[in-house]
Amino acid sequence: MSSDLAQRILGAVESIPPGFVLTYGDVAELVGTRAVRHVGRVLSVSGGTPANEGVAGGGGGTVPWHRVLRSDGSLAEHLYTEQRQLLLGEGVRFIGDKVDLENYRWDGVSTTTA
DNA sequence: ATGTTGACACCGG
DNA sequence: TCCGGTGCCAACA
Repeated sequence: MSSDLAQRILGAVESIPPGFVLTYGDVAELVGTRAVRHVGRVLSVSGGTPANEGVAGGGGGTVPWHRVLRSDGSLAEHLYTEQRQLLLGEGVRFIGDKVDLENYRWDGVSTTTA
């Protein structure tokens, strides 16, 4: 594999239950790295390219990168519109131009939809 | 091995 | 409060 880091990041993102979101910093910490920058880099390759077959641990299906946002709750410029629609579909409420991290920030343990 | 880049985070003015 | 610069870590050429 290219790097276990990328695999772990994808796995962590995939572990995010629907209706919840995580910040790049949180994902980085979950995987055990401080390369918060690398998180977005991995997602760009796995989510921005359809060539993620067999990369996202499987199986499955495409990494829910739309559940990953910045510490501010805001999203990237290119994804702002995209993520907003996807998150809204998951039931996540938006506060203006940001996500309500206070209520949708995944704990990283409560896999059971609250 | 070195330099540059990157879907970020944090601190200072 | 808003804007800017700096720092961290990993991957790529």
